[in-house]
Amino acid sequence: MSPRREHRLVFLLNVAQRRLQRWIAAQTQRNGVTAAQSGLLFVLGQRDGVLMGEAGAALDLGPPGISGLVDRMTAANLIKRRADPDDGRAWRLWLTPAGRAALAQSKAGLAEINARLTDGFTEAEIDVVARWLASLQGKFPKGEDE
Amino acid sequence: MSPRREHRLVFLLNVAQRRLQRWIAAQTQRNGVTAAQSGLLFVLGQRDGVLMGEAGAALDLGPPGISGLVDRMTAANLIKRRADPDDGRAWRLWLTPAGRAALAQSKAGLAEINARLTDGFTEAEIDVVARWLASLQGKFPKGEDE
DNA sequence: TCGATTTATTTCGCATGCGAACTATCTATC
DNA sequence: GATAGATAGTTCGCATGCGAAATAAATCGA
Repeated sequence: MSPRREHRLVFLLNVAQRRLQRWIAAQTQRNGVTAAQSGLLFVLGQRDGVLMGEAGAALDLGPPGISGLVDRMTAANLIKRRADPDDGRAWRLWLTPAGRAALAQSKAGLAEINARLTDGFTEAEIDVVARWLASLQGKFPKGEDE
Repeated sequence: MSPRREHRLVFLLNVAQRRLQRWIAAQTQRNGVTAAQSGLLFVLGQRDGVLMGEAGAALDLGPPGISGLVDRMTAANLIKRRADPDDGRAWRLWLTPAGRAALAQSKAGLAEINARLTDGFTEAEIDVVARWLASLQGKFPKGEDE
């Protein structure tokens, strides 16, 4: 209690994220969709035909991040890249039938994971956690240093 | 309120971790120590001469994880690898003077980051967050599927 | 003691995602 | 219309860390 051990938060967050990713990877290995990929599937499930940049913003990924993700998912036939008719620089992303199927599976898997994530905590506590996680976005912005 | 939006936790965690890592990378880029590397520095600050496997356990890293981390940090002259006198398979890790200096710097940087991480939350709330983060380790164990 | 198993670490191939630099296209300004 | 910027993506090199398989050393059993 005396010398606050809050410095652990950084490590706790790191480990927690890694644990979860590892778990998701192990679970989804069967259908071949990774955690990052399912993120993009969810985005397209909500807004099919989105621009790459928009998808990246939704996932908090920089240009190289989505570019690579889209490459791999296109190669895996989960999504399709089509030129934007109005902008020669831009590409729009669309789910393939396989991608749609993978999304449905991911949704089921995610439901189980969420049940686990919230297990043992009250709704009020989960709200605190969600608020804290979301607060990092404002505290550690993308572009600027302080 | 009706259809619980808890499924966001997975994405929130992912984004939060990435944001923080990105921030730390930007901050520590100057002294050349990354977030993962500072983690190992902290471990060695507490238990210099630890086995690689022990360090990996402390950081929740598998064998390939520490192996690579140690490679890079050895190349950067932050730590030294010395054979264990009692076990021909094992290596013990030691801080170099440069590593010790980097650790001191990392501690200062971490203090600032922690101030930011806890900013806007009560101590009770931070306790909830810490407990939640730690709970993932039990919920998503390393080896077994259920 | 010798072979089988366990344990510590490495290596490989992969996915992820960053910053920096580049290309191509679009938009505004003169 | 030409040209200077802004914008959308790509590419490169890097760090991170996984699972699977390999290597080498220790230990256990018969």
